[in-house]
Amino acid sequence: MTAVRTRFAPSPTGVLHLGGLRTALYNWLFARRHGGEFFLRIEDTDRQRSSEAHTKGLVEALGSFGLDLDGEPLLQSSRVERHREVARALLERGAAYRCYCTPEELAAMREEQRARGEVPRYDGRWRDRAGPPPVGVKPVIRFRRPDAEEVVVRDWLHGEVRYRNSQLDDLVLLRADGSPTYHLSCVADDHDMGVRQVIRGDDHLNNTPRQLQLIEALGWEPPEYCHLPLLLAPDGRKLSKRDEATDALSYLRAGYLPEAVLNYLARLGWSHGDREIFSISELIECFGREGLGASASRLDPDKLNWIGQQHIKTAAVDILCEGLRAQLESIGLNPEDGPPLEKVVEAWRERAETLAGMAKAARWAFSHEVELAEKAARKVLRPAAREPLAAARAALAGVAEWSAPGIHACIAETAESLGIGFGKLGQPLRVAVTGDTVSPPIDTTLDLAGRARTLERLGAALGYIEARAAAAAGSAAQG
RNA sequence: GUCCCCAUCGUCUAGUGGUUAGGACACCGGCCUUUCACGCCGGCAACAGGGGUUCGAAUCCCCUUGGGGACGCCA
Repeated sequence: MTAVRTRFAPSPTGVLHLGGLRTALYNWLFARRHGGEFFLRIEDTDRQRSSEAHTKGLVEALGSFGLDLDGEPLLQSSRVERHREVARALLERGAAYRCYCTPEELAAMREEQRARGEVPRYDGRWRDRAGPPPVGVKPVIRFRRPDAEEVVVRDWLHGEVRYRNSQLDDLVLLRADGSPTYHLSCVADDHDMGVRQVIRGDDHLNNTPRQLQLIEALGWEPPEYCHLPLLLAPDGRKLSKRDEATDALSYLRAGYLPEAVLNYLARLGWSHGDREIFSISELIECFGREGLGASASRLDPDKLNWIGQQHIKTAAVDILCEGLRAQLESIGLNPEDGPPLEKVVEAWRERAETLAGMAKAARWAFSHEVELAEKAARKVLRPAAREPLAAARAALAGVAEWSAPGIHACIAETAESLGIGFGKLGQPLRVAVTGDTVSPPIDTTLDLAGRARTLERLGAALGYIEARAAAAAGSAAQG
């Protein structure tokens, strides 16, 4: 097997989006799988649209997902001298030439071609032009496309893709201001970095024949290519950059575990038998080009949620605690002012899809007041619940050890003495303490709320029932 | 417009000439249960259409349709 060296080469014109993250992931997985190297190259040759902030953001985002780099990120802009050198070499050996067309002239040319129903492409008018160049026009350097019949791209997913050479034109290598363009930079950098596998988006497939010709003209060894299909929005449309769901980091902010996002992304366009859940190391173990699919896939939030939950179920407690802490803080709650986070995590690890969801569901264990959900209160905190609640409150006040088993015994005893089922007592308690009808098992719930909060809220609930009874009596008397 | 890519349940996919077309998410039942969830059992549900090749096509070829991409002194 040849050496494995992959790279992710985004342009710093925005945040890291999901499609980019998946491309990075596949490159990373492939390198890690084969003990190769994974590089990051920032394609910032378009200074107009590139920004340092985005570069930083890209590097940090990859780090947040745990995709570690070999070596420092390479800024393409730092290599323009080398790119010019390559262009000069091509010029010297006649594989490139100067073109003195103005942008206006080119635009007019394309317009005419389009009008004639032709494919707009440079017609090579300066290819072999002799004589003096026009004054006042700075030339660009164009690549002299070779005269082959066709160019064949060998791709992991698409096999041999054939392009008629006549469809290609003489691409610009160096702009009039001397700055290199994408194809030149990309080819030169990949070569100099020793990149052997180019795994990138499908949108580059049509660029590949040109790059292949360039590589050939330079006498270099072409890398292997893999053009990944696109990621689509859930509705099947193209993923919009303005869409919040496009920002890879937004999933971390929403409380998904990084490995859950990676697991989901990995399975989107790649499969390994019937297997759905992978840890990062399992992904590295299993990942291979055999499992790659060639068709575009849609994002499915439901499936992401399910995978998110599967990972929370098995994640390490301290990781979960750390994430939960951040999520609690972000909704204005003090993680110290409540039960130990490990307990919260254990209570919810099988019922949360995200850490944000967990924090939200557990907010009653950290907040001072509990908001009664109107529907739940109306349904459960009825006059009939008054006596059981009062009895439970009295009994709970005297529980020797405030723990789930202790609480359980206490509630069971109270229910029995009242001649009602455990569940009959559980729901009023739950609504009183958490404000709603859904929470972990009631003993655990009360344990998490703590004795003080529990007793206080039971008192409040009793008050609520009183008030309601009074109101009912009032309206009955009036009617 | 030209070129290129893609096409199996609603979604992600398995399948590589002979399968009752498998799994997962979602959805619908049921079990478990102290609410919710987890878990378990069951159900619904697909080879885009048309031609070939073949004893036999989801699998190979062609066309159509549909979706996507590329056609810059952007990357």
